Amino acid sequence: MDTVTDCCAPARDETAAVCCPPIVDEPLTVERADRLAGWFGVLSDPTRLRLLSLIGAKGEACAACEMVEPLGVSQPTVSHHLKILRQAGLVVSEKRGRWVYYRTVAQRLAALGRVLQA
Amino acid sequence: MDTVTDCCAPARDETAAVCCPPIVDEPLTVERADRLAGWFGVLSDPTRLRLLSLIGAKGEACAACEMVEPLGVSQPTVSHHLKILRQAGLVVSEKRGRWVYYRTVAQRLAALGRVLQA
DNA sequence: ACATTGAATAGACATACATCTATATAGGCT
DNA sequence: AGCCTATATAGATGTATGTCTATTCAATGT
Repeated sequence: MDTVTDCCAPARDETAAVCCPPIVDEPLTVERADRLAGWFGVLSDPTRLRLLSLIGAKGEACAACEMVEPLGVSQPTVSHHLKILRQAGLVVSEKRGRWVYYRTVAQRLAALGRVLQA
Repeated sequence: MDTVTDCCAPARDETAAVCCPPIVDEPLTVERADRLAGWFGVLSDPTRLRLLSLIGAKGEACAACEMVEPLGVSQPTVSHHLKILRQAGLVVSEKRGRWVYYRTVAQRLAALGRVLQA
């Protein structure tokens, strides 16, 4: 597994922090801008934000049983968004019995938030 | 001018803070999710992030004279993105002589960042 | 007054993406 | 073994959006 050379690079460990300095400190390189835009793009969908919020508020939530109904979208749509959130490292999943439970990755979210601080 | 009833509502003053509680505190309403998604959508484009970063790093920058060349996109494209950033309240502009100068709105960015903190 | 130049708008085009229905996969439970 | 149910994938479709060229608007300075 590769070492992380760029602070905005995808982390080895999906729960690792993003750890970028604030974007207003110095001009972003094209590569960092692309990566950050990707992360913010993940957050730019209302359904994904509601999923994140629901999982975060509950502490833990299982996919279809707790999220499909309150969100009012189809099961495949929930699955699709959860996959995107997982790939971005903003949530982690764990299979228990028949269900898959999700938790938010607070460090990741916080690190992303810090990028916007002065 | 309307009063701000929802903490995530568009602010009267464009430089006012967003002031939402962290999204993982309690499940987002559809309306808040839509508004937040809009803001993150503004941040989900590499060109806009580079503009924001460039303006922030310089403290102040004028549109075409300082931003078109380093970004490598056309003047209308820069103008288009600056309009989006302005409408989102993430930058403010001021006309001086023939040029329009831009500054970032640190409070707005910071408030948006805080939404991601636990 | 008029030419020049910085900025904004209009319109076109291609790509990205959110959502759906239908179907496949996979793992527990009887 | 075989059914049942929770997830995931495939494919289709409509919409949103980033970029460009061409043009317009606006204001400065000679």
